[in-house]
Amino acid sequence: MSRSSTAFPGTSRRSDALRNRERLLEVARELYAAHGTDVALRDIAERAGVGVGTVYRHFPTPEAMLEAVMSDRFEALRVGAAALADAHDPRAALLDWLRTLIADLAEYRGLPSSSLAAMNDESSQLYRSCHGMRDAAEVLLRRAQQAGGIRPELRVGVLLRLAHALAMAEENVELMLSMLVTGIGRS
Amino acid sequence: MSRSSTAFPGTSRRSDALRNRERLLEVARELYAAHGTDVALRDIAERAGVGVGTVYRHFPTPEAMLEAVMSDRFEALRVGAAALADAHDPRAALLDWLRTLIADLAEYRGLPSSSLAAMNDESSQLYRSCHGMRDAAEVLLRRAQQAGGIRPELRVGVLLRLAHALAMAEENVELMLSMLVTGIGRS
DNA sequence: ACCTGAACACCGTTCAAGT
DNA sequence: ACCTGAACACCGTTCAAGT
Repeated sequence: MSRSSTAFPGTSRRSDALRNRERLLEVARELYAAHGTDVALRDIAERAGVGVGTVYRHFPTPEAMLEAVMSDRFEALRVGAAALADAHDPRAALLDWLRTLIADLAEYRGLPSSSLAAMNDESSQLYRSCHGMRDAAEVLLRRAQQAGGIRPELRVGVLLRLAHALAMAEENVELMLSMLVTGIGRS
Repeated sequence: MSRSSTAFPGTSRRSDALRNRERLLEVARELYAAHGTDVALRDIAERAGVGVGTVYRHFPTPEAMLEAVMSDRFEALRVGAAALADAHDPRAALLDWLRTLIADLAEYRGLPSSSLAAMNDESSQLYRSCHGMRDAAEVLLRRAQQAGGIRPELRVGVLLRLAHALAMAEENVELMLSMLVTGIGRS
């Protein structure tokens, strides 16, 4: 009993398309790393050896490309936050997590800026796509607040925006972070 | 004894050029206000009724245009900081000044972002042109630090970057500012 | 000395034509 | 179903030709 070819029409082509997608993501990561987040989709297409239209089929906009590249990181950050959710020291856990976030944002030139812009624009795809990580961070924040280590008025959105600002500075991150902490910390 | 025409060659033309410059600045301000900081120099040229080349003659780059528009504000901020330099309460003076800065940054959509980017790039014209204001702010900061109201490790650059982050948030500025203050404040 | 606007390179985006 | 690449709109930037 052969599987109906209409159940998965064009399967081989679909897998080709999937390989194209993976290849494009790979190339995008390379070019982001080499030239920052502002590379042209045309350049990604050329380097991947496909037509521009193919890029736009998979990633209808430069932001969609960035979002696809970043979604792995967002997921890793979400998982990392979840793993820290029952740490002994909730405030230290939050800070560790913030350090990871900032380090990730610093990986590609232009990323903190793009990401911060997206975070101020609810219609952005990046904004929606990082909500999982954001929610996980919120849990971390709330625990730290309940433990009395962090001020109760602080909201995740505000905290993430400030973290982005630190990531943009690129230098003195640890100093700025400690400054921020003494700001939001209670003791 | 007529003034040598070679001393100020083409004086009348120069004043025309000056008027062009003023007109371009005026139009730029209008378009910034209407459409944000990302307007095309071509659009400014068209609306001002001059050729693109004229815009580039006066402002060789979009950033130069923005810098020219902002330099008045920078100057006003510098003067404002100087006026507050001998206030009774140095910490309150610093905070007042920060509020003004943030309000100014919020005037044009896209300005906080551009300005923050410039502040992270020493080769930027905006970076150099806002140094007067920056220095004046530094005096304000130092006085507040000497009075014991602000942590001594805080540096102007860091403070300004954080102020920009607050301006980008556009909402809850007062809350974020108070959070920041309790962070950098000592008492 | 200054202005004009055509021209070029470049990027985002679309779509008719192919397979 | 997916891919290609020409084509269009748009923006930054330059420069030969005008006055």
